[in-house]
Amino acid sequence: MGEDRVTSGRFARSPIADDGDALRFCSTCAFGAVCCDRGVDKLALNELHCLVEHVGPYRTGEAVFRTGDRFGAIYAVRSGTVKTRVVDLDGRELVLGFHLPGELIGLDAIHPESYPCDAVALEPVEVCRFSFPALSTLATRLPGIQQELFRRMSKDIGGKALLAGDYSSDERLAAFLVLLGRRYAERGFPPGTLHLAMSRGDIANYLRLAAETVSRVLRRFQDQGLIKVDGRELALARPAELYALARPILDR
Amino acid sequence: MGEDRVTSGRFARSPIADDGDALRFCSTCAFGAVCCDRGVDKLALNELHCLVEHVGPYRTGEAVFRTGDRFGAIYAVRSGTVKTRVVDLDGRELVLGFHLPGELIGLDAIHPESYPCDAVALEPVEVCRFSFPALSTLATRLPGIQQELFRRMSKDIGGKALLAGDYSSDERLAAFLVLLGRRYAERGFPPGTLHLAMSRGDIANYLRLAAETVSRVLRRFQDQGLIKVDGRELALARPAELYALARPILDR
DNA sequence: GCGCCGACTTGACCGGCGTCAAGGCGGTGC
DNA sequence: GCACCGCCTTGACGCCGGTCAAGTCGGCGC
Repeated sequence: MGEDRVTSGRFARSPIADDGDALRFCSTCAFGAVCCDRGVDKLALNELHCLVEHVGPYRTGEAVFRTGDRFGAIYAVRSGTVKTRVVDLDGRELVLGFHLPGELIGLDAIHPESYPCDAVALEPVEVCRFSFPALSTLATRLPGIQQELFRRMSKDIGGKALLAGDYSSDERLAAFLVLLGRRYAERGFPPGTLHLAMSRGDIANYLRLAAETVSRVLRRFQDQGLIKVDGRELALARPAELYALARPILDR
Repeated sequence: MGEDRVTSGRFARSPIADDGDALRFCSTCAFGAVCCDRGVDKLALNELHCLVEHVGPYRTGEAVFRTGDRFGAIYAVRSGTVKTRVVDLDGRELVLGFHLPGELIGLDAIHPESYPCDAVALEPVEVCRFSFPALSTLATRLPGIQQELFRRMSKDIGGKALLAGDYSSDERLAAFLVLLGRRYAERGFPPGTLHLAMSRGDIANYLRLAAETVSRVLRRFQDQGLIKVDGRELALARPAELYALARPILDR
Protein backbone atom coordinates (compact mmCIF):
# COMPACT_ATOMS: atom_id res chain seq x y z
CA MET A 1 0.00 0.00 0.00
CA GLY A 2 3.04 2.24 0.07
CA GLU A 3 2.35 3.87 3.41
CA ASP A 4 5.05 5.97 5.00
CA ARG A 5 6.74 4.86 8.15
CA VAL A 6 7.89 7.41 10.66
CA THR A 7 11.28 6.19 11.75
CA SER A 8 12.69 9.09 13.68
CA GLY A 9 12.02 10.60 17.07
CA ARG A 10 9.44 9.12 19.37
CA PHE A 11 7.95 6.85 16.77
CA ALA A 12 11.16 4.95 16.25
CA ARG A 13 10.26 3.00 19.37
CA SER A 14 6.66 2.50 18.51
CA PRO A 15 5.91 -1.19 17.99
CA ILE A 16 5.21 -2.00 14.40
CA ALA A 17 4.07 -5.16 12.74
CA ASP A 18 6.12 -5.98 9.73
CA ASP A 19 4.48 -6.85 6.48
CA GLY A 20 5.06 -10.36 5.38
CA ASP A 21 5.24 -11.55 1.86
CA ALA A 22 2.44 -13.64 0.41
CA LEU A 23 3.25 -16.65 2.53
CA ARG A 24 4.85 -15.01 5.53
CA PHE A 25 1.97 -13.07 6.95
CA CYS A 26 2.64 -10.23 9.38
CA SER A 27 4.79 -11.92 11.95
CA THR A 28 3.17 -10.14 14.86
CA CYS A 29 -0.29 -10.32 13.35
CA ALA A 30 -3.28 -11.55 15.26
CA PHE A 31 -3.39 -14.65 13.15
CA GLY A 32 0.33 -15.07 12.80
CA ALA A 33 0.16 -17.80 15.39
CA VAL A 34 -2.42 -19.65 13.36
CA CYS A 35 -0.51 -19.34 10.16
CA CYS A 36 3.01 -19.97 11.32
CA ASP A 37 3.59 -21.20 14.85
CA ARG A 38 0.58 -23.44 15.06
CA GLY A 39 1.35 -25.23 11.88
CA VAL A 40 -1.79 -24.41 10.00
CA ASP A 41 -1.32 -25.24 6.37
CA LYS A 42 -0.47 -22.80 3.63
CA LEU A 43 -4.02 -23.00 2.39
CA ALA A 44 -5.32 -21.22 5.50
CA LEU A 45 -2.58 -18.66 5.20
CA ASN A 46 -3.41 -17.91 1.59
CA GLU A 47 -7.09 -17.64 2.25
CA LEU A 48 -6.55 -15.30 5.19
CA HIS A 49 -4.27 -13.23 3.04
CA CYS A 50 -6.96 -12.83 0.42
CA LEU A 51 -9.45 -11.86 3.06
CA VAL A 52 -7.46 -9.20 4.89
CA GLU A 53 -7.47 -5.57 3.93
CA HIS A 54 -4.80 -3.15 5.07
CA VAL A 55 -6.27 0.13 6.25
CA GLY A 56 -4.63 3.35 7.32
CA PRO A 57 -2.61 5.13 8.33
CA TYR A 58 -4.91 6.91 10.77
CA ARG A 59 -3.64 10.14 12.29
CA THR A 60 -3.55 10.64 16.05
CA GLY A 61 -7.09 11.12 17.29
CA GLU A 62 -8.78 9.57 14.26
CA ALA A 63 -11.24 6.72 14.78
CA VAL A 64 -10.94 3.26 13.25
CA PHE A 65 -14.60 2.78 14.15
CA ARG A 66 -17.13 4.62 16.27
CA THR A 67 -19.79 3.65 18.76
CA GLY A 68 -22.92 2.61 16.91
CA ASP A 69 -21.24 1.92 13.56
CA ARG A 70 -22.74 -1.18 12.03
CA PHE A 71 -20.55 -4.19 12.75
CA GLY A 72 -18.90 -5.64 9.69
CA ALA A 73 -15.33 -6.50 10.55
CA ILE A 74 -12.84 -7.10 13.29
CA TYR A 75 -9.45 -5.39 13.18
CA ALA A 76 -5.93 -6.32 14.11
CA VAL A 77 -3.64 -3.45 15.03
CA ARG A 78 -0.63 -3.45 12.71
CA SER A 79 1.31 -0.48 14.02
CA GLY A 80 0.78 2.18 16.64
CA THR A 81 -1.51 2.10 19.66
CA VAL A 82 -5.30 2.17 19.70
CA LYS A 83 -7.47 3.24 22.61
CA THR A 84 -11.01 1.89 22.95
CA ARG A 85 -13.45 3.97 24.93
CA VAL A 86 -17.09 4.81 25.43
CA VAL A 87 -18.47 8.27 26.06
CA ASP A 88 -21.41 8.38 28.43
CA LEU A 89 -24.49 10.54 28.23
CA ASP A 90 -22.84 13.48 30.00
CA GLY A 91 -19.90 13.33 27.61
CA ARG A 92 -17.54 11.76 30.11
CA GLU A 93 -15.04 9.34 28.64
CA LEU A 94 -14.51 5.80 29.93
CA VAL A 95 -11.37 4.10 28.63
CA LEU A 96 -11.82 0.37 28.02
CA GLY A 97 -8.37 -0.60 26.86
CA PHE A 98 -5.18 0.03 24.95
CA HIS A 99 -4.29 -2.17 22.01
CA LEU A 100 -0.81 -2.84 20.70
CA PRO A 101 0.18 -4.30 17.34
CA GLY A 102 -0.98 -7.88 16.96
CA GLU A 103 -4.04 -7.39 19.15
CA LEU A 104 -7.62 -7.70 17.95
CA ILE A 105 -10.33 -5.09 18.37
CA GLY A 106 -14.02 -5.23 17.60
CA LEU A 107 -14.71 -8.65 19.13
CA ASP A 108 -17.26 -7.10 21.46
CA ALA A 109 -19.30 -5.93 18.46
CA ILE A 110 -20.34 -9.36 17.21
CA HIS A 111 -23.20 -9.75 19.62
CA PRO A 112 -24.77 -6.31 19.43
CA GLU A 113 -23.98 -6.19 15.69
CA SER A 114 -22.71 -2.66 16.12
CA TYR A 115 -19.53 -1.40 17.70
CA PRO A 116 -20.16 -0.66 21.38
CA CYS A 117 -17.19 1.70 21.66
CA ASP A 118 -14.90 4.04 19.77
CA ALA A 119 -11.47 2.88 18.65
CA VAL A 120 -9.16 5.88 18.49
CA ALA A 121 -5.55 6.15 17.30
CA LEU A 122 -3.19 7.41 20.04
CA GLU A 123 -0.41 7.81 17.47
CA PRO A 124 -0.22 7.07 13.76
CA VAL A 125 -1.90 3.70 13.36
CA GLU A 126 -2.33 1.05 10.67
CA VAL A 127 -4.71 -1.87 10.95
CA CYS A 128 -5.73 -5.04 9.17
CA ARG A 129 -9.42 -5.37 8.47
CA PHE A 130 -11.06 -8.81 8.49
CA SER A 131 -14.60 -8.87 7.14
CA PHE A 132 -16.42 -10.86 9.78
CA PRO A 133 -18.90 -12.69 7.56
CA ALA A 134 -16.02 -13.82 5.35
CA LEU A 135 -13.88 -14.71 8.35
CA SER A 136 -16.54 -16.81 10.04
CA THR A 137 -17.32 -18.58 6.78
CA LEU A 138 -13.63 -19.33 6.47
CA ALA A 139 -13.61 -20.52 10.08
CA THR A 140 -16.22 -23.17 9.33
CA ARG A 141 -13.86 -24.62 6.73
CA LEU A 142 -10.61 -24.17 8.61
CA PRO A 143 -10.83 -25.35 12.23
CA GLY A 144 -7.52 -23.70 13.07
CA ILE A 145 -9.00 -20.29 12.38
CA GLN A 146 -12.10 -21.06 14.40
CA GLN A 147 -9.98 -22.25 17.31
CA GLU A 148 -7.86 -19.13 17.25
CA LEU A 149 -10.96 -16.94 17.31
CA PHE A 150 -12.42 -18.92 20.20
CA ARG A 151 -9.14 -18.67 22.07
CA ARG A 152 -8.79 -14.94 21.60
CA MET A 153 -12.37 -14.25 22.59
CA SER A 154 -11.98 -16.47 25.63
CA LYS A 155 -8.85 -14.56 26.59
CA ASP A 156 -10.72 -11.27 26.39
CA ILE A 157 -13.49 -12.62 28.61
CA GLY A 158 -11.03 -13.63 31.30
CA GLY A 159 -8.63 -10.73 31.07
CA LYS A 160 -10.42 -7.93 32.85
CA ALA A 161 -9.19 -8.62 36.37
CA LEU A 162 -7.24 -5.38 36.54
CA LEU A 163 -10.37 -3.32 36.26
CA ALA A 164 -12.73 -5.62 38.06
CA GLY A 165 -11.24 -5.90 41.54
CA ASP A 166 -11.25 -3.31 44.31
CA TYR A 167 -7.55 -2.78 44.29
CA SER A 168 -5.50 0.10 45.64
CA SER A 169 -4.00 2.69 43.36
CA ASP A 170 -0.53 1.20 43.95
CA GLU A 171 -1.68 -2.27 42.95
CA ARG A 172 -3.45 -1.02 39.87
CA LEU A 173 -0.58 1.00 38.59
CA ALA A 174 2.00 -1.70 39.32
CA ALA A 175 -0.10 -4.29 37.51
CA PHE A 176 -0.64 -1.92 34.60
CA LEU A 177 3.08 -1.36 34.18
CA VAL A 178 3.99 -5.04 34.53
CA LEU A 179 1.36 -6.15 32.03
CA LEU A 180 2.19 -3.43 29.54
CA GLY A 181 5.87 -4.31 29.89
CA ARG A 182 5.08 -7.94 29.13
CA ARG A 183 3.06 -7.07 26.07
CA TYR A 184 5.86 -4.87 24.75
CA ALA A 185 8.38 -7.59 25.45
CA GLU A 186 6.28 -10.19 23.62
CA ARG A 187 6.46 -7.90 20.62
CA GLY A 188 10.22 -7.80 20.67
CA PHE A 189 10.96 -4.63 22.58
CA PRO A 190 13.84 -4.41 25.01
CA PRO A 191 12.41 -5.78 28.23
CA GLY A 192 11.99 -3.28 30.99
CA THR A 193 11.53 -0.22 28.85
CA LEU A 194 8.27 1.10 27.54
CA HIS A 195 6.96 4.09 25.74
CA LEU A 196 3.55 5.24 26.94
CA ALA A 197 1.52 6.22 23.92
CA MET A 198 -1.32 7.37 26.15
CA SER A 199 -1.59 10.39 28.44
CA ARG A 200 -1.64 10.23 32.22
CA GLY A 201 -5.30 11.10 31.99
CA ASP A 202 -5.97 8.08 29.78
CA ILE A 203 -4.07 5.78 32.13
CA ALA A 204 -5.96 7.19 35.10
CA ASN A 205 -9.28 6.83 33.36
CA TYR A 206 -8.50 3.26 32.35
CA LEU A 207 -7.48 2.35 35.90
CA ARG A 208 -10.46 4.23 37.36
CA LEU A 209 -8.25 6.66 39.23
CA ALA A 210 -7.75 10.41 39.04
CA ALA A 211 -4.94 11.74 36.89
CA GLU A 212 -3.46 13.34 39.99
CA THR A 213 -3.30 9.98 41.70
CA VAL A 214 -1.42 8.46 38.77
CA SER A 215 1.07 11.31 38.95
CA ARG A 216 1.56 10.88 42.66
CA VAL A 217 1.97 7.11 42.55
CA LEU A 218 4.42 7.23 39.65
CA ARG A 219 6.43 9.80 41.55
CA ARG A 220 6.46 7.63 44.67
CA PHE A 221 7.42 4.54 42.66
CA GLN A 222 10.30 6.53 41.25
CA ASP A 223 11.34 7.81 44.67
CA GLN A 224 11.33 4.21 45.88
CA GLY A 225 13.57 3.26 42.97
CA LEU A 226 11.05 0.91 41.39
CA ILE A 227 10.84 2.73 38.07
CA LYS A 228 12.48 5.52 36.14
CA VAL A 229 10.11 8.01 34.58
CA ASP A 230 10.96 10.55 31.91
CA GLY A 231 7.77 11.98 30.53
CA ARG A 232 6.25 9.17 28.53
CA GLU A 233 9.40 7.07 28.53
CA LEU A 234 9.43 4.62 31.38
CA ALA A 235 11.88 2.00 32.62
CA LEU A 236 11.13 -0.79 35.08
CA ALA A 237 14.10 -0.58 37.43
CA ARG A 238 13.06 -3.31 39.86
CA PRO A 239 10.46 -5.41 38.08
CA ALA A 240 10.40 -8.08 40.77
CA GLU A 241 9.25 -5.59 43.38
CA LEU A 242 6.69 -4.10 41.04
CA TYR A 243 5.43 -7.59 40.39
CA ALA A 244 5.21 -8.24 44.12
CA LEU A 245 3.06 -5.13 44.50
CA ALA A 246 0.81 -6.30 41.69
CA ARG A 247 0.50 -9.90 42.88
CA PRO A 248 -3.02 -9.60 44.23
CA ILE A 249 -4.08 -8.67 40.70
CA LEU A 250 -1.77 -10.78 38.56
CA ASP A 251 -1.78 -14.05 40.48
CA ARG A 252 -4.98 -15.43 41.70
CA MET B 1 -33.53 -38.24 34.01
CA GLY B 2 -36.10 -38.48 36.75
CA GLU B 3 -34.58 -35.91 39.07
CA ASP B 4 -36.69 -34.59 41.90
CA ARG B 5 -37.93 -31.05 41.79
CA VAL B 6 -38.34 -29.11 44.98
CA THR B 7 -41.63 -27.35 44.53
CA SER B 8 -42.34 -25.91 47.95
CA GLY B 9 -40.90 -23.07 49.99
CA ARG B 10 -38.15 -20.91 48.59
CA PHE B 11 -37.33 -23.14 45.67
CA ALA B 12 -40.77 -22.86 44.19
CA ARG B 13 -39.63 -19.53 42.76
CA SER B 14 -36.24 -20.72 41.62
CA PRO B 15 -35.97 -20.52 37.85
CA ILE B 16 -35.79 -23.88 36.22
CA ALA B 17 -35.24 -24.93 32.66
CA ASP B 18 -37.71 -27.47 31.50
CA ASP B 19 -36.57 -30.56 29.73
CA GLY B 20 -37.64 -30.73 26.14
CA ASP B 21 -38.38 -33.84 24.22
CA ALA B 22 -36.08 -35.03 21.48
CA LEU B 23 -36.94 -32.18 19.16
CA ARG B 24 -37.93 -29.50 21.64
CA PHE B 25 -34.70 -28.90 23.46
CA CYS B 26 -34.76 -27.14 26.84
CA SER B 27 -36.76 -24.06 26.04
CA THR B 28 -34.60 -21.78 28.16
CA CYS B 29 -31.39 -23.56 27.25
CA ALA B 30 -28.31 -21.74 26.08
CA PHE B 31 -28.85 -23.03 22.58
CA GLY B 32 -32.59 -22.87 22.60
CA ALA B 33 -32.36 -19.77 20.47
CA VAL B 34 -30.24 -21.57 17.91
CA CYS B 35 -32.51 -24.54 17.72
CA CYS B 36 -35.92 -22.92 17.84
CA ASP B 37 -36.15 -19.17 17.47
CA ARG B 38 -33.39 -18.78 14.95
CA GLY B 39 -34.75 -21.41 12.65
CA VAL B 40 -31.80 -23.72 12.66
CA ASP B 41 -32.79 -27.00 11.13
CA LYS B 42 -33.72 -30.13 13.03
CA LEU B 43 -30.40 -31.65 12.11
CA ALA B 44 -28.52 -29.19 14.34
CA LEU B 45 -31.01 -29.76 17.11
CA ASN B 46 -30.57 -33.49 16.99
CA GLU B 47 -26.82 -33.32 16.90
CA LEU B 48 -26.72 -30.95 19.87
CA HIS B 49 -29.04 -33.25 21.70
CA CYS B 50 -26.68 -36.17 21.20
CA LEU B 51 -23.78 -34.08 22.38
CA VAL B 52 -25.24 -32.70 25.59
CA GLU B 53 -24.98 -34.44 28.91
CA HIS B 54 -27.22 -33.61 31.85
CA VAL B 55 -25.27 -33.37 35.09
CA GLY B 56 -26.42 -32.87 38.65
CA PRO B 57 -28.10 -32.09 40.85
CA TYR B 58 -25.36 -30.37 42.79
CA ARG B 59 -26.05 -29.48 46.41
CA THR B 60 -25.61 -25.94 47.70
CA GLY B 61 -21.91 -25.21 47.98
CA GLU B 62 -20.80 -27.97 45.62
CA ALA B 63 -18.60 -27.08 42.65
CA VAL B 64 -19.44 -27.74 39.00
CA PHE B 65 -15.78 -27.13 38.25
CA ARG B 66 -12.83 -25.76 40.16
CA THR B 67 -9.97 -23.40 39.39
CA GLY B 68 -7.25 -25.29 37.59
CA ASP B 69 -9.39 -28.20 36.43
CA ARG B 70 -8.42 -29.15 32.91
CA PHE B 71 -10.80 -27.54 30.43
CA GLY B 72 -12.98 -30.02 28.58
CA ALA B 73 -16.47 -28.62 28.39
CA ILE B 74 -18.66 -25.57 28.71
CA TYR B 75 -21.82 -25.73 30.79
CA ALA B 76 -25.28 -24.27 30.54
CA VAL B 77 -27.12 -23.79 33.82
CA ARG B 78 -30.38 -25.72 33.72
CA SER B 79 -31.82 -24.94 37.12
CA GLY B 80 -30.69 -23.04 40.19
CA THR B 81 -28.06 -20.34 40.44
CA VAL B 82 -24.30 -20.70 40.04
CA LYS B 83 -21.68 -18.33 41.40
CA THR B 84 -18.29 -18.05 39.71
CA ARG B 85 -15.42 -16.83 41.82
CA VAL B 86 -11.68 -16.92 42.29
CA VAL B 87 -9.89 -17.25 45.58
CA ASP B 88 -6.67 -15.27 45.82
CA LEU B 89 -3.43 -16.27 47.49
CA ASP B 90 -4.55 -15.03 50.91
CA GLY B 91 -7.75 -17.02 50.65
CA ARG B 92 -9.92 -13.99 49.93
CA GLU B 93 -12.82 -14.62 47.61
CA LEU B 94 -13.55 -12.52 44.51
CA VAL B 95 -16.98 -13.09 43.00
CA LEU B 96 -17.00 -12.90 39.19
CA GLY B 97 -20.65 -13.45 38.44
CA PHE B 98 -23.99 -15.11 39.07
CA HIS B 99 -25.45 -17.38 36.44
CA LEU B 100 -29.13 -18.15 35.96
CA PRO B 101 -30.69 -20.97 33.96
CA GLY B 102 -29.97 -20.66 30.27
CA GLU B 103 -26.62 -18.94 30.80
CA LEU B 104 -23.27 -20.40 29.79
CA ILE B 105 -20.26 -20.85 32.06
CA GLY B 106 -16.74 -21.94 31.27
CA LEU B 107 -16.19 -19.76 28.19
CA ASP B 108 -13.23 -18.11 29.87
CA ALA B 109 -11.49 -21.50 30.11
CA ILE B 110 -10.99 -22.04 26.39
CA HIS B 111 -7.89 -19.93 26.14
CA PRO B 112 -5.99 -21.04 29.24
CA GLU B 113 -7.24 -24.60 28.67
CA SER B 114 -8.09 -24.85 32.36
CA TYR B 115 -10.90 -23.27 34.31
CA PRO B 116 -9.73 -19.92 35.72
CA CYS B 117 -12.37 -19.88 38.45
CA ASP B 118 -14.64 -22.01 40.63
CA ALA B 119 -18.29 -22.49 39.71
CA VAL B 120 -20.28 -23.08 42.88
CA ALA B 121 -23.95 -23.93 43.35
CA LEU B 122 -25.79 -21.32 45.44
CA GLU B 123 -28.82 -23.61 45.66
CA PRO B 124 -29.57 -27.04 44.19
CA VAL B 125 -28.30 -26.84 40.61
CA GLU B 126 -28.51 -28.89 37.43
CA VAL B 127 -26.42 -28.19 34.35
CA CYS B 128 -25.97 -29.32 30.76
CA ARG B 129 -22.45 -30.29 29.81
CA PHE B 130 -21.18 -29.66 26.27
CA SER B 131 -17.87 -31.32 25.48
CA PHE B 132 -15.95 -28.51 23.87
CA PRO B 133 -13.98 -30.50 21.32
CA ALA B 134 -17.21 -32.10 20.14
CA LEU B 135 -19.02 -28.77 20.18
CA SER B 136 -16.40 -26.94 18.14
CA THR B 137 -16.23 -29.78 15.64
CA LEU B 138 -19.98 -29.55 15.33
CA ALA B 139 -19.65 -25.78 14.93
CA THR B 140 -17.46 -26.21 11.86
CA ARG B 141 -20.27 -28.13 10.21
CA LEU B 142 -23.18 -26.06 11.47
CA PRO B 143 -22.62 -22.32 11.04
CA GLY B 144 -25.61 -21.53 13.25
CA ILE B 145 -23.89 -23.12 16.22
CA GLN B 146 -20.65 -21.31 15.50
CA GLN B 147 -22.49 -18.01 15.22
CA GLU B 148 -24.28 -18.55 18.51
CA LEU B 149 -20.99 -19.30 20.25
CA PHE B 150 -19.37 -16.20 18.77
CA ARG B 151 -22.36 -14.12 19.81
CA ARG B 152 -22.38 -15.36 23.37
CA MET B 153 -18.66 -14.92 23.81
CA SER B 154 -18.89 -11.44 22.34
CA LYS B 155 -21.67 -10.63 24.78
CA ASP B 156 -19.51 -11.76 27.70
CA ILE B 157 -16.63 -9.59 26.52
CA GLY B 158 -18.80 -6.50 26.41
CA GLY B 159 -20.91 -7.12 29.48
CA LYS B 160 -18.64 -6.22 32.34
CA ALA B 161 -19.45 -2.52 32.56
CA LEU B 162 -21.03 -2.89 35.97
CA LEU B 163 -17.76 -3.94 37.52
CA ALA B 164 -15.45 -1.90 35.36
CA GLY B 165 -16.49 1.67 36.03
CA ASP B 166 -15.86 3.78 39.11
CA TYR B 167 -19.47 4.03 40.11
CA SER B 168 -21.03 4.90 43.44
CA SER B 169 -22.54 2.25 45.67
CA ASP B 170 -26.04 3.52 44.79
CA GLU B 171 -25.39 3.21 41.06
CA ARG B 172 -23.89 -0.24 41.39
CA LEU B 173 -26.70 -1.64 43.46
CA ALA B 174 -29.41 -0.05 41.33
CA ALA B 175 -27.84 -1.46 38.16
CA PHE B 176 -27.42 -4.86 39.77
CA LEU B 177 -31.10 -5.01 40.71
CA VAL B 178 -32.33 -3.76 37.35
CA LEU B 179 -30.16 -6.21 35.41
CA LEU B 180 -31.02 -9.15 37.62
CA GLY B 181 -34.69 -8.24 37.32
CA ARG B 182 -34.39 -8.24 33.53
CA ARG B 183 -32.70 -11.61 33.50
CA TYR B 184 -35.40 -13.10 35.70
CA ALA B 185 -38.09 -11.55 33.53
CA GLU B 186 -36.50 -12.97 30.36
CA ARG B 187 -36.85 -16.37 31.96
CA GLY B 188 -40.54 -15.96 32.54
CA PHE B 189 -40.70 -14.73 36.11
CA PRO B 190 -43.22 -12.14 37.22
CA PRO B 191 -41.53 -8.86 36.38
CA GLY B 192 -40.49 -6.78 39.33
CA THR B 193 -39.98 -9.60 41.79
CA LEU B 194 -36.80 -11.48 42.36
CA HIS B 195 -35.42 -14.03 44.72
CA LEU B 196 -31.80 -13.46 45.66
CA ALA B 197 -30.06 -16.81 45.72
CA MET B 198 -26.86 -15.17 46.95
CA SER B 199 -26.01 -13.66 50.33
CA ARG B 200 -25.48 -9.97 50.94
CA GLY B 201 -21.82 -10.76 51.27
CA ASP B 202 -21.74 -12.29 47.79
CA ILE B 203 -23.55 -9.31 46.31
CA ALA B 204 -21.17 -6.94 48.05
CA ASN B 205 -18.15 -8.90 46.90
CA TYR B 206 -19.43 -9.00 43.33
CA LEU B 207 -20.08 -5.25 43.32
CA ARG B 208 -16.75 -4.55 45.06
CA LEU B 209 -18.46 -3.05 48.08
CA ALA B 210 -18.58 -3.99 51.75
CA ALA B 211 -21.49 -6.11 52.95
CA GLU B 212 -22.39 -3.31 55.36
CA THR B 213 -22.68 -0.88 52.46
CA VAL B 214 -25.06 -3.19 50.63
CA SER B 215 -27.21 -3.40 53.74
CA ARG B 216 -27.26 0.34 54.16
CA VAL B 217 -28.08 1.12 50.53
CA LEU B 218 -30.85 -1.48 50.36
CA ARG B 219 -32.34 0.00 53.49
CA ARG B 220 -32.19 3.51 52.06
CA PHE B 221 -33.71 2.35 48.75
CA GLN B 222 -36.52 0.82 50.75
CA ASP B 223 -36.99 3.96 52.85
CA GLN B 224 -37.21 5.93 49.61
CA GLY B 225 -39.88 3.54 48.37
CA LEU B 226 -37.83 2.27 45.44
CA ILE B 227 -37.85 -1.37 46.48
CA LYS B 228 -39.43 -3.69 49.00
CA VAL B 229 -37.03 -6.01 50.79
CA ASP B 230 -37.93 -9.06 52.80
CA GLY B 231 -34.82 -11.05 53.50
CA ARG B 232 -33.85 -12.51 50.15
CA GLU B 233 -37.18 -11.74 48.52
CA LEU B 234 -37.10 -8.43 46.75
CA ALA B 235 -39.63 -6.39 44.77
CA LEU B 236 -38.87 -3.46 42.49
CA ALA B 237 -41.48 -0.94 43.57
CA ARG B 238 -40.44 1.92 41.29
CA PRO B 239 -38.32 0.40 38.55
CA ALA B 240 -38.19 3.61 36.52
CA GLU B 241 -36.47 5.47 39.33
CA LEU B 242 -34.08 2.61 39.96
CA TYR B 243 -33.28 2.63 36.28
CA ALA B 244 -32.66 6.36 36.40
CA LEU B 245 -30.17 5.83 39.21
CA ALA B 246 -28.41 3.13 37.20
CA ARG B 247 -28.33 5.06 33.93
CA PRO B 248 -24.63 5.95 34.06
CA ILE B 249 -23.95 2.21 34.07
CA LEU B 250 -26.72 0.83 31.87
CA ASP B 251 -26.82 3.42 29.10
CA ARG B 252 -23.67 4.62 27.59
C1' DG C 1 12.84 35.25 20.93
C1' DC C 2 7.74 35.42 22.94
C1' DG C 3 3.08 33.88 24.10
C1' DC C 4 -0.10 30.36 24.30
C1' DC C 5 -2.00 26.02 25.55
C1' DG C 6 -2.40 21.46 27.00
C1' DA C 7 -0.24 17.94 29.80
C1' DC C 8 1.61 17.12 33.96
C1' DT C 9 2.75 17.90 38.90
C1' DT C 10 2.10 19.17 43.62
C1' DG C 11 -0.41 20.62 47.71
C1' DA C 12 -4.63 21.22 50.74
C1' DC C 13 -8.94 19.68 51.82
C1' DC C 14 -12.90 16.64 52.28
C1' DG C 15 -16.27 13.00 51.66
C1' DG C 16 -17.76 8.22 50.52
C1' DC C 17 -17.11 3.94 51.80
C1' DG C 18 -14.37 0.42 54.33
C1' DT C 19 -13.34 -1.21 58.91
C1' DC C 20 -14.35 -2.27 63.50
C1' DA C 21 -17.58 -3.38 66.88
C1' DA C 22 -21.94 -4.42 68.89
C1' DG C 23 -26.22 -6.04 68.54
C1' DG C 24 -30.73 -8.37 66.21
C1' DC C 25 -32.87 -12.06 63.76
C1' DG C 26 -33.94 -16.54 61.99
C1' DG C 27 -32.88 -21.33 61.27
C1' DT C 28 -31.22 -25.71 63.12
C1' DG C 29 -29.99 -29.24 66.50
C1' DC C 30 -30.89 -31.20 70.79
C1' DG D 1 -38.27 -24.99 75.03
C1' DC D 2 -33.02 -23.36 74.79
C1' DA D 3 -28.40 -22.57 72.91
C1' DC D 4 -25.78 -21.88 69.09
C1' DC D 5 -24.31 -19.93 64.78
C1' DG D 6 -24.34 -17.52 60.44
C1' DC D 7 -26.34 -13.81 58.15
C1' DC D 8 -27.75 -9.42 58.41
C1' DT D 9 -28.19 -4.70 60.34
C1' DT D 10 -26.79 -0.44 62.48
C1' DG D 11 -23.60 2.94 64.43
C1' DA D 12 -18.93 5.31 65.09
C1' DC D 13 -14.69 6.40 63.18
C1' DG D 14 -10.80 6.89 59.94
C1' DC D 15 -8.36 6.55 55.61
C1' DC D 16 -7.69 6.45 50.64
C1' DG D 17 -8.22 8.74 46.85
C1' DG D 18 -11.20 12.37 44.46
C1' DT D 19 -11.70 17.34 43.88
C1' DC D 20 -10.18 21.90 43.67
C1' DA D 21 -6.69 25.08 42.86
C1' DA D 22 -2.21 26.80 41.74
C1' DG D 23 1.98 26.27 39.59
C1' DT D 24 5.52 24.12 36.25
C1' DC D 25 7.03 22.17 32.07
C1' DG D 26 7.40 21.48 27.18
C1' DG D 27 5.91 21.88 22.43
C1' DC D 28 4.27 24.74 18.77
C1' DG D 29 3.10 28.85 16.02
C1' DC D 30 4.60 33.16 14.79
